[in-house]
Amino acid sequence: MTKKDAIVQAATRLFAVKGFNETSTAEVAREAGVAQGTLFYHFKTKEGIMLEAFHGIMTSYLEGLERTVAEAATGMEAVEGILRFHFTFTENNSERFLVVLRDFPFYFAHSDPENRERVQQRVLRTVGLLREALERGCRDGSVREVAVEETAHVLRGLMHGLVRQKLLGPLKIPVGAEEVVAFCRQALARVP
Amino acid sequence: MTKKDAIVQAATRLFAVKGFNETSTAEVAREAGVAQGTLFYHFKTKEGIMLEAFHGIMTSYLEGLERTVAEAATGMEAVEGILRFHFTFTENNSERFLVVLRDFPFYFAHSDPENRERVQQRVLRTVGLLREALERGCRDGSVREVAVEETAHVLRGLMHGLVRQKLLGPLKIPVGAEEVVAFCRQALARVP
DNA sequence: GAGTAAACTGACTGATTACTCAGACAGTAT
DNA sequence: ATACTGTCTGAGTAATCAGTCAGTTTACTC
Repeated sequence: MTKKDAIVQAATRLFAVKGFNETSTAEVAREAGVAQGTLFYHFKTKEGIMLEAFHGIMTSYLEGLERTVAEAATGMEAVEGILRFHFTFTENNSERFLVVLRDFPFYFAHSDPENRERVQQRVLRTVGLLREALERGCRDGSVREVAVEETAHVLRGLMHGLVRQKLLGPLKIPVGAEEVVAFCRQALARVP
Repeated sequence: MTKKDAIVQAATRLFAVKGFNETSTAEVAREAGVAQGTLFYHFKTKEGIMLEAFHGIMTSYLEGLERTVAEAATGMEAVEGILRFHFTFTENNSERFLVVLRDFPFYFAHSDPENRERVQQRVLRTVGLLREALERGCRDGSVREVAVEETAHVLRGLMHGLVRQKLLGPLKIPVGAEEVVAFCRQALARVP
């Protein structure tokens, strides 16, 4: 593993556990086993390290989502697949995913426009995938007629809100993927 | 208005817009029109100011929720009332409510146990109210048989997740209270 | 082995920060 | 007038932090 990789890995772990602002570059350097200067040889700023960590996680997350949607037989199955993937992925990668949950997206209000744009694109993609799944469901009859755009946002709110509470909140949340799938399936099912 | 009130008011506004860590005590003092020292005459720490702001908002929020649940005729109406109240309250008090959304609850990992306990109690109360509403709905038949505890957490995740994205996210979210109520009513309705 | 460019180091810096403290000041009681 | 009290002040402080830079080490080529 290169030192650059070690930095990103250490930063991911620390940003996830403590948050971006509460983690100093000195800590990241110590955890990665490099000198402080090495951080700024590979990255222009601390925020640059954060962005690298963010995009690393989002890449595998989005890849998984795309695959899930592509493999689904019906629109409803696509929605269910998205929900299941989201909850298992965030469970299996909870430490890394916390980086995304904790400080995004509002944190980048101060970021430069280029990066903000790139971050926003990836957020939009997750909504886009939900919308595609719902549209397909409306067409193939597996989902009742719903307002697609609005419902996509409701689903995304549910996914992120719940996982956020599970990973960051003080409460033990006894909710797994299947409970959420059952809830949403009923909400989206055709009424006879 | 006393200077203490002015401090809390200024802090609420600044913490909501910029976040706790990104707001300096000097800014709070300037915005409140008092000297820096006055902050620490009235509050032991910056975190103490934050807690005062938090509890001020949570008090009116919880009062509204309690009233809504008490006035509902059925369990389903109570759930709908909670959803409607949550979305209208956060819309009408978006600036103040951002304090709650932005830095709670994880931020208090470092806080002293007494305050953490008090914060946690208020979070628990919102889940408790949802649970009561669902239990009532199961009993009076307005809600289908659901896993009450789990569903309460799903609803809370949905409420907070969606509002969080509306108030903090970079996207324009075209979702109002009624869309969410419709979604949840369908999810909780009896299946014939 | 000489030359060279990239990778790396860690002491340093300037800026910012939460919080302190010695004292000022207005109001009230005696 | 004097003494006392609660409120308020703002210059000062010690600590922390992101980022810099002059110089060293490593890897590689000829």
